[in-house]
Order: sequence, then structure tokens, then C-alpha cells
Amino acid sequence: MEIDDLGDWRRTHYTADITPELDGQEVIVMGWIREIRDLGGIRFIVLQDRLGKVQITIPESKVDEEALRKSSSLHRQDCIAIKGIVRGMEKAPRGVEIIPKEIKVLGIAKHPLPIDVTGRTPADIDVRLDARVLDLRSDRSQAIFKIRHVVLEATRNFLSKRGFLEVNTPKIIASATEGGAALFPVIYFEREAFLAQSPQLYKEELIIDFEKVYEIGPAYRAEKSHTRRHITEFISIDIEEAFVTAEDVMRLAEELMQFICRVVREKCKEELEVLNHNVEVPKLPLKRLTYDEVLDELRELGIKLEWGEDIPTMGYRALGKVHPYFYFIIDWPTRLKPFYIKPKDDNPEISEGFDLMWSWIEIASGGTRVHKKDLLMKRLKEQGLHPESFKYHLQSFDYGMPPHAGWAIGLERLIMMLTGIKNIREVVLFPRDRFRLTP
RNA sequence: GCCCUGGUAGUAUAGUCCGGCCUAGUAUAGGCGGCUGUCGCCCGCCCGACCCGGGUUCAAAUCCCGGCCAGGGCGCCA
Repeated sequence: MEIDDLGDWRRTHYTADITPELDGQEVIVMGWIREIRDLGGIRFIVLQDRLGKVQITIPESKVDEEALRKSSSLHRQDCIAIKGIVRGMEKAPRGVEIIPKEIKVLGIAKHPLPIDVTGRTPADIDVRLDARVLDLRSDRSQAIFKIRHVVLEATRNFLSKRGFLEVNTPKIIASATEGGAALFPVIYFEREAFLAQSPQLYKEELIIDFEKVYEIGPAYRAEKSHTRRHITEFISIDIEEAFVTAEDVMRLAEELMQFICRVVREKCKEELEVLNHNVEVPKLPLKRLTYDEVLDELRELGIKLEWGEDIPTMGYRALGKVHPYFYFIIDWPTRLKPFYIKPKDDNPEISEGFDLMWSWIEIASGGTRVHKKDLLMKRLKEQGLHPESFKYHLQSFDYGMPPHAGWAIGLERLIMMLTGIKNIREVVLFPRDRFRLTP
């Protein structure tokens, strides 16, 4: 089949804008063929563009011969442009259809396609990711990424309105930031460098300059985890604020959660319907469970943990059954938190760190930070880290570091919660995990 | 790093336990033909697969061993 040039054709309407009121008007629509139903003397083509779908109807007796010939050789997923007349028609979907006068074939699709975009013959996640560009055309994928967009937009609006400055910090770094998670080494000319696991240290330093900052950017973890909630490259929503404590930024976090849920509920009704999912707007304040209370609850559920022990996955799963929505876990033992989390003044065994949970999954974590240099150096050493490798970070504490607090949200985990999607890879366009590096 | 499960047409599956009427079934996609109101259109015909290597056996999709690939879980981590 020959491919036509776009020429002077320009789209006059999106498919979604084709309504019965346009009856008789000539329009040009462009998009991809979702499906074709050929009844012999009449042919129906469902055309999909970024905003929706419209039916193209080709009755043999009423369509120009050239257009008829072209329409007979079309396939699913071919990219076409239609110049035609809108016709109000009760029998058509949405009560409207387009009768083509002229058809341009702009791009052709090779058949058979690797997956069925209509979703009637569902493919495994691995097959879908191998054919990701095609897979992203499905109603399901379109709904997920529309919601993702709305969440990012709402987050930026919310933080911006509250005076936070959006920043971007380096993703190629010289040495480990927090300890803990494994880093990906990269060859940086003649030196070794690493991909940043978090913007933590940079955003704290920037507090001196801007007081309230946020960053929405990638974070890299070289963990060998292979589960439905782990990827090696994810997007972290990070905030840091001066002159506040954990409780202040917890309020900010829960208000953001409430705002996001409200916006998604309002703006993404159709998408939530496609995903057969419901989002409830949480009532504030969210529950705040202390680490000790969590231990007590788990003990009652038959899971016994020593004080100071981290909560294993089984524990979180059990906890998620009792608390199926949002809640905080506060008052964590200091030893379970990174060096930059502030120990309580009246009891240094317990920290001012918190986790924001949704059911059994950790959505965010944060806390009041250590802002006194000597304490920070002490904490570094306690965690087996070397102050020398934090030279520049520590230096910033000589320039009037204010008390501050902040948190980081795992965007993908939040999207999982908002879409009901069970595999984190489905909410990332081109996910990276322990075994997948392509496409 | 450890553990479990699986790999059959483009896709999704049946068959695998307990080897043999499997010349590998079904759906969908694809090809051809028919059909003027479909909207998971319909009808007929056709195309197309046992992950790779070795072994056991008269006989292997089926049992055994190794490899590769994939999914899930634990630990770690967000």
C-alpha cells in the first residue's frame, strides 16, 4: 500500500469533537484505525485519536470509488486522515458518523500485530512491555497515563501555590548519599560516578537558599528486588522546608494526598471507569500509628517483633489488612532511619522520622532533619559512613543551616494506589527493573 | 543473594500428573470469499505452535538432566 503525503491537509476536529450538531459539515480527522467491521456493502471503521473515537461509515453506493478502494485495504492501527461529511445517525456510536470523500494513508501497520490493543485477547505483562508503544494505545494504558499526568499537574499546582520552588538536582553524583540502598556505578570519563538514589542531600542544602523546594525527578536503586512494587528507576516527589518539623510536613503530605485524590476523582471519571477503580478522598487528619503501637497490633496478629527490629513484608501485609487506606507510622527507632533523620531531644532512641503508608505499601517517608553539624557527623559515624565523603554536604552546615523537615513520595506507588494497578511496571511508560533494560 | 512456578501459532489458552486415537484442540488476530447498519457483527475456507541441548523409552509437548527466558515471592529497598 502506498503512503500519502500530508500535503495541505490539517486536522479540523478531534474525533471527540465530532457531534451530531455538525451534521452536513465537511471535516478532516486524523488518527489510527482501532477496528474495522466490514459488512459487504457497508464498512465501519473506528478511528481513534488522542481524545477519543469516532465511526467512519463507508456505504458502497455513496462513496467515491477511489476512497472506497483505499478503505478496502486498511488495517487495524494504520494511521489515516479522512476528509468527509459529518452525519447525525442514531444507529452510530454517540449518534454521529463521518462519510468519507477522500482518504489519506499516512502510516501503515504490519500485521499480525504482537498484541490486541482492544484488550479482548489480553497479553502478559512481559509481552505487553516488549510491544510497549502499541500497548500504550489501549484504553487501559491511556487511562493510567492520563491519571499520572493529572497527579503530576495537581502536585505542581499544590506545591507551587504553597510557595515551593521547583528545582532540579544532579542525577550523576560522586559518592553515596544516604548509605542503605545500592547505587548504580557509571563511568564518568576517567572516574567512577553513581546514579543518584535520592536528591536528599541537595534539597537539604538548597533550604539555605530557597527555604521551600521540591523536585520531581528520577531516582535509581540498584536493588535486586523482583516484585510488583519495585523498579530500578522511579520518579520521586521530594520536598524540603525550612523552619518546620515532621508534624508540619506530615500535614502538608496529607493535604496533598487529599488534594490529589479529589482532583483525580473530579478530572478522571472516565479513566477510573475504564480501570474499574474508585478513589476515595481521605478525611484529615490521617491516622498516626506509633512504631510501638504497630508492634502491639502485630503481636495481636501473631507476628512478634523485637523493639528496634524493622517491620518485615509479612508484617506490613498484616497491617494493611487492618488499615486498608492511608495512615502514618511515626516514632520510629532512630537506628532504623537514615543518618539525617533527627532523634527526639527527650529520647534519642526514637526519631522524628515517619512513613506514609497506603494499606501495606509505603508511599512516602520523611521527617525532621538533623540540622546541627556535630550531631550530623556523630550520626554519620554511628551508621558506619565516612564524613570525608560528605565534605560538601557538611560544608553547607557552616552557612547557617535552619531547622528543616521534608519527605519523598514514590510517584509510581501513589499511581498504583490511585489506579488500582497491581504491577508497578504498568504505570511506567518504559519500566526498568532487575532484568529489563529495553525497550 | 535465596526460594517457588512456568515456557504450546502474532496473542491467550487446552493437552503435561498417569508417555501412545496429538496427523496437537479452542478463541482471537491475520489471509481469501460472502454479506448495506455494524458497534466483542455474522457465515465459510485457509495460514500458523510444543524455548534450546542432551538423556530414558519401541514411542516424548508429556518423564529426567543442563541451559536460556519469563512471572511471582523473600531479603534488601521506596
